[in-house]
Amino acid sequence: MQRYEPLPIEKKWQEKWDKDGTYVVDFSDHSKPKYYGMSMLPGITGAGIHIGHGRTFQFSDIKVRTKRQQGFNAYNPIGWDSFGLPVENYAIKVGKTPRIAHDEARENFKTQLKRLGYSYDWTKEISTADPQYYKWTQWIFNQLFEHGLAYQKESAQWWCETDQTVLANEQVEGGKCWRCGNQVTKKNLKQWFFKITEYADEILEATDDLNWTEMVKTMQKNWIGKSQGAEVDFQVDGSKDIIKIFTTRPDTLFGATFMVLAPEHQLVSKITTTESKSVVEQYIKQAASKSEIERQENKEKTGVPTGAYAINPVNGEKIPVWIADYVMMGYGTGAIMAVPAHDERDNEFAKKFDIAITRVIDGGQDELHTGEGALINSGQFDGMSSEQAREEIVAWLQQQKLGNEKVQYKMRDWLISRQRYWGAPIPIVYCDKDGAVAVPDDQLPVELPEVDDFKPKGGATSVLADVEDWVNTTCPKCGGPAKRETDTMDGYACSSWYFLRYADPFNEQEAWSPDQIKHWTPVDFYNGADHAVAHLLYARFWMRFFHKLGLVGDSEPFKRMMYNAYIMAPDGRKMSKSLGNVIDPMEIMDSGYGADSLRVYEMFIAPYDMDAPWDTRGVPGTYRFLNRTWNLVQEYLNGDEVNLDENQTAEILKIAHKTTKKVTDDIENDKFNTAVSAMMEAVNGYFKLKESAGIGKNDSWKFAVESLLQILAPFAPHITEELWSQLGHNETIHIDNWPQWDEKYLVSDTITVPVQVNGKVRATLNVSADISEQAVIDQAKAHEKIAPYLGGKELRKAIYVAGRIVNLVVS
RNA sequence: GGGCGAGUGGCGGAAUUGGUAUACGCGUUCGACUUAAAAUCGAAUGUCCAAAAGACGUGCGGGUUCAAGUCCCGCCUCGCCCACCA
Repeated sequence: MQRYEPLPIEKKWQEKWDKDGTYVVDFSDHSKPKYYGMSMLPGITGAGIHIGHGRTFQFSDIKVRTKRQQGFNAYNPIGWDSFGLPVENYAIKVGKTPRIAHDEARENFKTQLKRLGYSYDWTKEISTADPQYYKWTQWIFNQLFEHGLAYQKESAQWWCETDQTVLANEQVEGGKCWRCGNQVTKKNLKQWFFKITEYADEILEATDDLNWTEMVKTMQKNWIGKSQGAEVDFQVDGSKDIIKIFTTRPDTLFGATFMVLAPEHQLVSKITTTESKSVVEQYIKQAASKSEIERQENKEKTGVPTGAYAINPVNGEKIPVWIADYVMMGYGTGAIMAVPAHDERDNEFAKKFDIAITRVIDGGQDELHTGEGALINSGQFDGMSSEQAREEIVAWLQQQKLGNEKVQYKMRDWLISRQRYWGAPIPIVYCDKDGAVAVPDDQLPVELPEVDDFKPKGGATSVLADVEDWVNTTCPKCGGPAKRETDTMDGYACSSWYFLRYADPFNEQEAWSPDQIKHWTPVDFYNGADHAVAHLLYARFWMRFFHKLGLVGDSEPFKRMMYNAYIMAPDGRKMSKSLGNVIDPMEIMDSGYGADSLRVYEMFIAPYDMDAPWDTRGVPGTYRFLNRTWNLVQEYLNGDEVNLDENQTAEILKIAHKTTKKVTDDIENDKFNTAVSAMMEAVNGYFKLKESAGIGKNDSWKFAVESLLQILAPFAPHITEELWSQLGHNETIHIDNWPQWDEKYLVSDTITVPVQVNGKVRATLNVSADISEQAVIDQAKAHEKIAPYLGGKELRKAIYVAGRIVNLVVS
């Protein structure tokens, strides 16, 4: 009898699959339904893959493998997120150029992924740093530019001093750089943006209908942060200047007893009175020197009066205008009307600086009432509900041309300029005559030049600014001298459309063929453990844009998005190099367990959406299971013919059909952990039956063994392929090969019914499945363990839930 | 402060969505095999009690119900995301 030795088996089959092109997809084959599933594009790093990667990739591998076995033309693509800071920083660290460092790291990644046995179509591999790829990223930039969705603007942006580049809002986490974790500051720079805000409402509207992990949908909705409200004009007293404010509570307008401008607000210097000038200037200086973090952490209200007054448009009252850093320049208009009776922050501020508080919503005895209610002290609007008053007051403002309805979003446009070398150049040239001009499509790609020294030099440009023969070019419009844009694109730009390129990776004429894309998209299954906001929002934005251009068939890229959790280190903390608690999947495989045991444990450890600590004993556990499976099949292969009686046959087939159904359903519902336990139970069950029935040649055993291998194949592709071939099959187990279950084997003639007395289980009954309620209750009452509980007591109620339970209520 | 989610054995986690709580795996203990160890196989394993019988038991306190891990009300703890967003 052969022993289970994973390493040689895995090597053998991986080579065979490669040679046979087992997982190569024929795009033109429309005879089968398509299934398109993938995990988020892996970013190249020097470290290679870790346990968490492996688990993430495996979810999509199992989904796609299952569909492939179920008769779909199933495609599991692979590629690399090659541009960006991680690679460039890694290159600096190892003292190589980003290109060389990247290529080496990529080879390493590839070798590692191959060893885990994912069913990728390696013939279609792509990389975002390949000129034939970023040519089309630049082409997309041109499309956006042409449609007014790419523009330049000078404003204060997040700046990371460590990484020497600006960052998008989505890349700043709690005031810190998402890459290096250092605090970011604001820097005033002219930058390129993509106008994602134009799609904010559309994206928001469509979010609820997505079959995505709920948490991601909520995070995206919060990020977009839509608020319905009004914009209101306040005139500065004794001047023509208007202070525009945004409020979600126009119903409280009569309660506005002061106004607050952000210190950076453009009107501040203009309206400040001579007497207040010095104190205002001092405050502005102080606010500017505070980091964003400090401003957020110190919630104690500060501020100074400008000395100016504004007129409340609804009641003509003169109210003071202050500046304070609790008002942010980046949201709304950078100015607010303050209603201290009905807003917590305004209340705190008014109390501290002794400003009048006027109640305009009936909030009972509450001194501060932030909820809704009937209006008071509001002239003609008295008595209205907040809801009604909002409409009426805005209507009145509109009539007086003093305000308007307004929808406000927290989301900002997507900042894509990066002052770093290793990225796709922004395909723009500057000419004195024509300004910013797009490089024509037929001149793409604008190739990233090779440079000797790519390390950022500080300042506000990338090192590309020093590559003179690259920077200096001619203007495509006028032919005169021009200079290239020296910023590169955010790596997220490269990874916002790769799932389209995957389905047409070699197209030299266009980014993709619309016909081919319409067949393959949307992506049926997508998963990852990161980028809940940034990447997934950008991809949705672009997909909608492409859809409007008629280049794709859908406006949403991912039909199902599964956001999976992290594997923690055995100590319960996040795995990280600095903590030295990283688990290396290669080490586990090399120690003799191989890929299959690792794969099965990665699925078995916990539900996909729950963080779980790695247990170093877990892989040996699943190895035991696979080993038992191996032995089961060997016993079947080497066993003689066996004769089974009716009961034994029924029992074997019941396990086989039940497990097939359970595993099929569980994979469909992303319950991979319970699918694995069901298969373990099946193997345990078969070995129990061995004692009474024996294992050997027999039709029932054949179905039991083969169906087990078929449903286990997506989890453990190597051992199942090996055993499948040992069973005499010449074709691979992995294509068009899924067992059917039959409900008729799942029902049995007899069932076990627990009997409760007053809700406590006292006995169990074995009865026939179609027993009548009366009969089962009679049997329950007569049961020797039940009778004592009934003696001398009144039976008040007897309940039988068919097939489940009997409960006798006595008193 | 706001939003979302979660609290079940020594550990990771199951529970047909109101019907035998702790499936499956890890760990532990005992046994078989072995000169021995590893591997493998078998048995036991929620708590209290010497054991049986029994009682108790899903973060805490109440409630609904014949029946609650599951539903309702009130708390506590932990995790994540957002955070002076007007």
